Amino acid sequence: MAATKDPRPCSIADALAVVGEKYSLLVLREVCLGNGRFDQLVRNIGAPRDVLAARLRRLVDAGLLTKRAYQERPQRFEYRATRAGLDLEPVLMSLMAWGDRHVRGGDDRPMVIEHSCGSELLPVVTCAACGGEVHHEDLTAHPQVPGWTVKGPTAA
Amino acid sequence: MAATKDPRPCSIADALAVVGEKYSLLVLREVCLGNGRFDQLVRNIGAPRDVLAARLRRLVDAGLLTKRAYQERPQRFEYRATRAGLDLEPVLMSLMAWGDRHVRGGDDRPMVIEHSCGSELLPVVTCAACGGEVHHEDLTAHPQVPGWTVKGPTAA
DNA sequence: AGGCGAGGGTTTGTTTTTCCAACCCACAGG
DNA sequence: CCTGTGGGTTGGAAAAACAAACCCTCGCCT
Repeated sequence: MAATKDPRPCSIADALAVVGEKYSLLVLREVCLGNGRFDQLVRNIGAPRDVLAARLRRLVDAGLLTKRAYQERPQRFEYRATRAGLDLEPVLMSLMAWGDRHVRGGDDRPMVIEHSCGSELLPVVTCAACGGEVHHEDLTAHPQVPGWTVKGPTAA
Repeated sequence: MAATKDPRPCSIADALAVVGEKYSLLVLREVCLGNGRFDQLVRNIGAPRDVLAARLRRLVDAGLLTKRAYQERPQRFEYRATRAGLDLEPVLMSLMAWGDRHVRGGDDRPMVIEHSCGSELLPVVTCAACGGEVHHEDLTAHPQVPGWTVKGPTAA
């Protein structure tokens, strides 16, 4: 099962193997917002309960969420984001900004985020080295794995 | 079909409705890398051909890709990213960085990106207003739609 | 003591998707 | 004529998603 397939090795694919299934990123969104209870997740996301249960198991196994009892008797649980999960929030913010711009029209955003600096968050992806914004035009890819160049598989 | 469900209105969900299906973001990755031909996509992504064809149709319809002939006789096509598609690349870069860190161990990255400033790209999401990095701790959400607070649906 | 409701799921049966392999078409080269 | 490449489509089996119902524990009300 590892010889007949052979996609490009890539951390985007690896990331999506963890959070790429339907609803997973919405679970992260809700948990980051503070809505970590099962029925809140069901209502706010609109996912079937069984699918949601499967996603939660997966995200806990992958170390993005933890499940903790917020009370005993009757036992009730809550999901919380780990550091790995919280670190996805900036990615979600840029995805949200993209959705605001290119899926909705840029108008009537359903959610506005406030940054601790006091202003409304407009997330931009920048280069840590120079501080400049990151655009497609400024990027050059360097695959590190032999056989995987940037213009298709080397041979064949 | 709009009364019995009622998930939180959100641009993350809207964005995922466009690029959230399996393989869609990998298609974007390959096209941004310059691999826009059908069989390159099949090989580099590892997706079934029929699923890939469906994703390409969807992404073209959604305005993220265009399909253009790069030669007549025999007619051969190539997919290219529109501005909307290219604008997703920074998001992919932050997702890749997250995958590097939290899925792989931070070592042996399969792909390194060079920024036009000359150094290796380490993407960070920043606030356009203050320039500071965006972390979960610095964010406060303000839903704009009545009935959708940040702590679960208002009532019930 | 009986009934109701919340919270957090699991079970069951049906509908969609995914997956895989095979096939098709146009043309180019030998 | 036969083979190979590019870009798909088709058909049937396997896997997911979906919806509704069900289960269990407990707290509260009467």
